[in-house]
Amino acid sequence: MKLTTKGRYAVTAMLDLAIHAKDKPVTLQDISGRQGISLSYLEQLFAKLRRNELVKSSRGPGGGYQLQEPASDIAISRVIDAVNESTDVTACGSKGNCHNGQQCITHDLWCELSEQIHSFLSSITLQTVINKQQAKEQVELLDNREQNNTFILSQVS
Amino acid sequence: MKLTTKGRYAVTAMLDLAIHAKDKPVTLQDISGRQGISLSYLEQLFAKLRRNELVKSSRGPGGGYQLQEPASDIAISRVIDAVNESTDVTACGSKGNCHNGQQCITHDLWCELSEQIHSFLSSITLQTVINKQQAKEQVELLDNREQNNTFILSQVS
DNA sequence: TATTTACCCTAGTAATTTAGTCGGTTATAA
DNA sequence: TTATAACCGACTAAATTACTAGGGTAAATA
Repeated sequence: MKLTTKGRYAVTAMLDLAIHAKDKPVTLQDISGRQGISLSYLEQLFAKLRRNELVKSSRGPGGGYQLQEPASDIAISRVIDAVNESTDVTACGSKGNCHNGQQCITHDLWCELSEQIHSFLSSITLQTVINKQQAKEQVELLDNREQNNTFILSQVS
Repeated sequence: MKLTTKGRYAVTAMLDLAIHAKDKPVTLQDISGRQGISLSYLEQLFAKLRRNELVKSSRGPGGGYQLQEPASDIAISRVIDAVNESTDVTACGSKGNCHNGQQCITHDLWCELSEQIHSFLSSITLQTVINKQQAKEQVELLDNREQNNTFILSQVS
């Protein structure tokens, strides 16, 4: 499990698709404009996303990309794994052929942690993130209304 | 929140400390030998860990590093944040001054996710990871014993 | 006090990854 | 047929990672 800006770009682009490609495909040009990611970098990312069957493409005018599955079926971990080629984390390549047993203990510990992070990100889907955000906006809306009602108090804090 | 090999090295080293520096300090030389990380790279990482008050050092012969707090009080997120200088994730620098509202939606979504990952890693301490690993070893021990009892069956699968 | 031991700091550097450019080709809809 | 937009590969600048080198400084032991 690796979590870099590359994975963030991929997740961001997938979220953009989930939001904007409901009925008709969305072009990379659109995503590029909205999210501030260069077109050719998006092309590279989407080649991987396509190979991993996370998006489907249609060519020609009116073409573009769509999610291959509903947003509620696409876990964040799948998106990140798709663009971050699998990296062998351990020094010994998980073969357990370290010189002495001691040496591998913390490797195992890290693998255990990495596994936990992975399974956590497997439990979160694109839809989860969108829902969470919408809920947050609701709260903020209520907060703002509350704030207007108690304007003087809010200035104190 | 960023999760790279750099953070992994830091967590690995901290886990090594948690395990080996119970009573007396552990030298970076020892960690370097056990974990296969170069000494001067460790020095760089530990400079940051020290600045973030995660470890304490003692000089002179018999000196080295120890955790500054019990392993059960040190969350993984703190270790990773300590070595990965805080990076502004959003294009607009979280200022919300994007050209149009649309543009920032997925930025917000990513921040929300990033926050979730961070709070998840805040809930896991060095001790958690060690305990989890020990529990796993227990299960494997039982599995192996079971396997010996049903040796013929295990050869089939 | 002298010397060992180990932390501390800066600068530089090779390797890798990230992010982007360029120049095309193929498929498709209007 | 023409414009559109996905697809493809090679190449490159910038940033980051992982490491090296070397000269300090502080503390403990003898």
